[in-house]
Amino acid sequence: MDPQYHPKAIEPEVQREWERTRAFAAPDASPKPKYYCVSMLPYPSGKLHMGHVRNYTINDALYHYLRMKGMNVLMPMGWDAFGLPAENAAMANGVAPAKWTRENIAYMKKQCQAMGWAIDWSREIATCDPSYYRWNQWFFLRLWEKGLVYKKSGMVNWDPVDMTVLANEQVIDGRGWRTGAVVEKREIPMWYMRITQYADELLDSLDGLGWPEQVKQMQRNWIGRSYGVEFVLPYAPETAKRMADGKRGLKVFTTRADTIMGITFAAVAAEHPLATEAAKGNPALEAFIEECKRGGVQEAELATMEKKGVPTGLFVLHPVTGEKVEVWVGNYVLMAYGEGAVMAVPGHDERDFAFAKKYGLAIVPVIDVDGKPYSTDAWQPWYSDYGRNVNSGARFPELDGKDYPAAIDAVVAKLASLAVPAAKRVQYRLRDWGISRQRYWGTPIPIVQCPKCGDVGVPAGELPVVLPEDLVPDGSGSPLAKTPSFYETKCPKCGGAAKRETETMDVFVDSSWYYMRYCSPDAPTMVDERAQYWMPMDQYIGGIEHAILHLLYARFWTKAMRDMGLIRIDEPFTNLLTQGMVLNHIFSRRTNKGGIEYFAPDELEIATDAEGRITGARLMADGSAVDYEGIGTMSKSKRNGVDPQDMIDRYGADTARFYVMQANAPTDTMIWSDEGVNGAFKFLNRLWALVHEQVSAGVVAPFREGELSSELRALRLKLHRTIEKVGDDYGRRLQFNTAIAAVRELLNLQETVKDRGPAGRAVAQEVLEGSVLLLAPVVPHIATVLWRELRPGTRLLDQPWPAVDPAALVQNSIELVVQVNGKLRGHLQVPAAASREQIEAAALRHEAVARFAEGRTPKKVVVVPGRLVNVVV
RNA sequence: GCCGGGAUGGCGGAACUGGUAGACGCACGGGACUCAAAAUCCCGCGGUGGCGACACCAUGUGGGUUCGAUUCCCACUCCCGGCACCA
Repeated sequence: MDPQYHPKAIEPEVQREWERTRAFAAPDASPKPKYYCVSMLPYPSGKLHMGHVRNYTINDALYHYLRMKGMNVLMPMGWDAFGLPAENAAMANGVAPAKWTRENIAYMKKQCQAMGWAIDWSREIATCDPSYYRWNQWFFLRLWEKGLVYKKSGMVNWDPVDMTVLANEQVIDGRGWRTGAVVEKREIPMWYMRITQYADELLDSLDGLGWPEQVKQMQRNWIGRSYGVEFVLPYAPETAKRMADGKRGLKVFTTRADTIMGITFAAVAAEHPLATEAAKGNPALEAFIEECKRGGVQEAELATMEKKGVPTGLFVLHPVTGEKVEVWVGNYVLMAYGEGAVMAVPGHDERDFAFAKKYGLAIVPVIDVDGKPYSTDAWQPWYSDYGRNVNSGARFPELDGKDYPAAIDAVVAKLASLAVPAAKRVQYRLRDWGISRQRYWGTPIPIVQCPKCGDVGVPAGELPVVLPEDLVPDGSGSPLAKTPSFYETKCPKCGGAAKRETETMDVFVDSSWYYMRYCSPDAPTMVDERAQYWMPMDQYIGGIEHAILHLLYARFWTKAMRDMGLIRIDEPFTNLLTQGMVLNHIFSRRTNKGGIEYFAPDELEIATDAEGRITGARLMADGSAVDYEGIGTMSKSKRNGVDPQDMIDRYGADTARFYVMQANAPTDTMIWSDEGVNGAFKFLNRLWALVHEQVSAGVVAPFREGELSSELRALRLKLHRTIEKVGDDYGRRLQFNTAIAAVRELLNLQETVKDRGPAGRAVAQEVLEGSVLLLAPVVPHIATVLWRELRPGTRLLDQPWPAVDPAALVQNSIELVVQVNGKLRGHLQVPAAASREQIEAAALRHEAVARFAEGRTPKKVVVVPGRLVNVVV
């Protein structure tokens, strides 16, 4: 055995052996219980980053542990290969997105293999392959048939200079990122998936999932179910004449129908049909509507905007009193929620209050909250609290005195008696999923637009609609729309000349079901029985940034597949682990021109104060001063990323893996530390040296339990306790840092034992074998080689998880903590079988108890078995 | 504004169900080995007082429950994340 640890020599050798034996190919049937664990598939941006290393190493450690525990484990890998960055890279370098993407995949796959992750590569998929995205198209058409896909006009960001649609992230401060032109909102026809049809199920079945509470709560808020009442505010006679829309009035939705007697005006969104009608011949209103429509689609800014509005001159009637109520256009009313129209009750709604104040409209309080005095001078938060109805007026006196639920029922009944359409209704914040993207590098939407037949689906036999791969976007609209060979086609229905849809699907479509395709990557159908075997996924691992959209779309997609009979599960991901981000220090300085220049930590000499805190740095090249900016996400622009390849080259994959796993819990944010990496490397060297020392001293004979010294018995006790703890940490807690710490404790203790006799060496062998097995999930390369040395002729991958020896856990005497009044005062050695009374007696005789009781008589003695005894005086 | 999570040494963190606060590691200080350095090994390392045995203080702040609180309860401060005019 080599006395030195040489990761660069052993890692490729071990990896070749894994590849040769197809060590990580998972069979699609097995007498063992299945376990399916997946990491969110990476975007092939060029090379792996530390976030990937962390993500896949967590997954990998879990893989190895559960495999050792006797399960049939599958860990696949794929590539989220469509998307905007490929188009941007194409524009920058003039390379086709397909070529760029495929080269990145090839390079990153090599890196994954160099990291030694136990991936079943026979199941690899890339979402840009026609063999994958054809099923996006096929399923899209099935959804369309079932009414779960539909087309309607939607709002997009439009760059008027490039004449192109912009993604939200391409809009910076309301301007296009390339042109700097003020972005407009524009309505164009888009395809939607009716995710709202599943809103209730998506919300209700969250409860049973083994997901972080935080993520479940984020999804609950996103779906945003609220219970309310919809009703019609009848048009006033002259408005009814003008509208002529066949409707009786203005439909509104409210969660506060109890405040109906406080209505003093109504408000509609700028896009509401009533607003459009009212704007005819009303230049002021027309201008205001235009103003509302301008600007990006970003809603966050809207919240802080001042409430503004313009009266329409149109009137509705209060459904109970019949009084005329003016309709305004308000910039705070959202077209996309409810009916795009609201009853306004300034007395009990903060927005309506602000609006009424601004335009001098009446404020009428109709709810009494615990008798608190109401004043219209300024809004108080409790004005919107629930309470009892008051001031309900002569037409509805029976409403007075009712509380919220009773008032709602009374209002619905009253409206019914007045023949006003009204009903209780559930409303969701969730909106349908717009999947159309006016981009090139994505799944083509399989629709043909025929001048005679309208939108016609591409017949299943003609799928996939293949995306041409040789196009290079130039930023001015999608290249597909400029490629007649792609869009010129014949109508599948009538055979006449027709035009293909040139839009592509949102990349979230690709990631909504890839984890099912892994199960049967070669199937001639979307999925087959193999998906039935592996799904639902037992453990999903990925970034918290996907807490809402990806995870919600994937859940929706699964339910839609279920309802189409393709899969028999309700939820795709039984357990979810959201890993923390990887951060690093950021160094920068102002340039003469007033810009900011960033520096990579490895080109700096970092200065610290007496306590080791970073105060600043100097550029190694010229010694000039650089400022310390603090800590932030690893990013290219801030130049604070650490390249996993450098780690592999300098220390080997095992060190990189060990470092990211031992630093902290997987869900915590991790701050990068070069010293920490070095510490990890040192540990692996030490482990190697310990095994080398053991192995080079020759073969050991088995020991006999009864003949061990107390020191060796203590070491075995520690070993078997560590086996218990590490298994619990890996399997139940998914907390690898404490598992690693426990093994370090074990080895620290082992090194204090100097017994080199046959018994000492035999126990050392047991401890080293155990340690190697316990660490194998984290550092499989070094563990493979060390195992070979410890147990020649056997293979690490065939070893089960070590068993706990109950005999090793037996103790003759145990140490208890002695407390007086809850304060630690001493320790006490008692026989393991000592009774409560014996422990109490021994504690009372203890010297520390006598000293701290200071003559006072013990009132009470608390004994916590196996832990402590507390004397209360 | 609403919802969720958090705050423990110089630093990352541990303490899982109310039971020895600071495991394990990093950094730092001292020593051994060496011509020297690196590597390695040994010792120390929350604060205050004391030569020392030891004592007191200490888990963001203030209170409470308990024999006993980092852990539970109440109030507050700050930090992070999500949503954000959702009627």
